[in-house]
Amino acid sequence: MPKETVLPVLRELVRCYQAFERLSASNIRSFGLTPPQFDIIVTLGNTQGLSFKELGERSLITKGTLTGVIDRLVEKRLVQCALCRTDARSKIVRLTASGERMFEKIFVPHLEHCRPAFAALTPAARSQLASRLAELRNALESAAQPCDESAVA
Amino acid sequence: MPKETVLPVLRELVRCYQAFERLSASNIRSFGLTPPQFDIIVTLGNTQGLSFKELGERSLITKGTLTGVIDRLVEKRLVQCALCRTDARSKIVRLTASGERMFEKIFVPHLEHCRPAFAALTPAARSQLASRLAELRNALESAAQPCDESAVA
DNA sequence: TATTGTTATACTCTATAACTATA
DNA sequence: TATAGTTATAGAGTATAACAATA
Repeated sequence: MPKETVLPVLRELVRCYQAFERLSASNIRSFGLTPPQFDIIVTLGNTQGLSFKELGERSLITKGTLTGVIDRLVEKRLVQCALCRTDARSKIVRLTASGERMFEKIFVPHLEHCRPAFAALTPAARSQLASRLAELRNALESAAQPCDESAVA
Repeated sequence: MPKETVLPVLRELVRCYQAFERLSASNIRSFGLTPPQFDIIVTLGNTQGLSFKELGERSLITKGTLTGVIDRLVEKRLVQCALCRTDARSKIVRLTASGERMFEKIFVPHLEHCRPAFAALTPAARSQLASRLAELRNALESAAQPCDESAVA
């Protein structure tokens, strides 16, 4: 396995994501949210709430950092915290009604904002790309946690 | 074009990149660099130096922020600045000899660090993924700057 | 006038480590 | 003992806007 066959796809992944970020971040900021805040809103969307632990795992934000990010979202009245009934150590974070509205207000337009670029690919190409990306993601997650396949949910 | 065909690939792009970040960032930090600093080092690698403007465009770091990032790399003796001979407003940033060594020392092992995951895909799948990502990147860049094709270098 | 880069400001994110409370 | 989350700390990244020097 020569490295030449790894580098091109690694480079394209980074570049493609950067291009996506460029298109995405300015749109997110126009709603008064930072990218990590938006990430949390999207992660909480269509759920019944997630614990800090779950949120940290899904968003790649470490626990100390997460407290601050959630605090700011609470101040903005976009999320609220509740005690977990089955484990008193755990706190459940969920969107408020206002947070739900923000989710709808941002996510759908955000999709619309990004759609033209994605629409440049044929449906078959998009489908193929999504499959390959999922394949790579699974491999990356396995590499990160080689002894814990159950975490690759 | 129903949105259902856009969302899956968008989601997979984000998730796949997050998985890559998880694997990549900890490795980068183990060398005492932050991700933006690593980004600059890699961007400068194998070049004769780039202006602040070029660096900002390639790395998505805005100019005010970039000054600070470069300052820290100068303090670490990894990059140096020189005046541009053709435009006195412009400053050229390039790797020092120490920066070149850092580039070699990090980039190749970083590739090695990431390789096992990428090796899980067949060469054909990697090649296909790289092509699709490039295709999407072009579309994203065109969407961001619909009237300036020349910037899509 | 427009552009390149600096500076000042204010805030957010970030990792880390020590800590509290619960399991 | 281990885990969930908080707090304190120090540093880095971030956008923005006003600014200087040059084109």
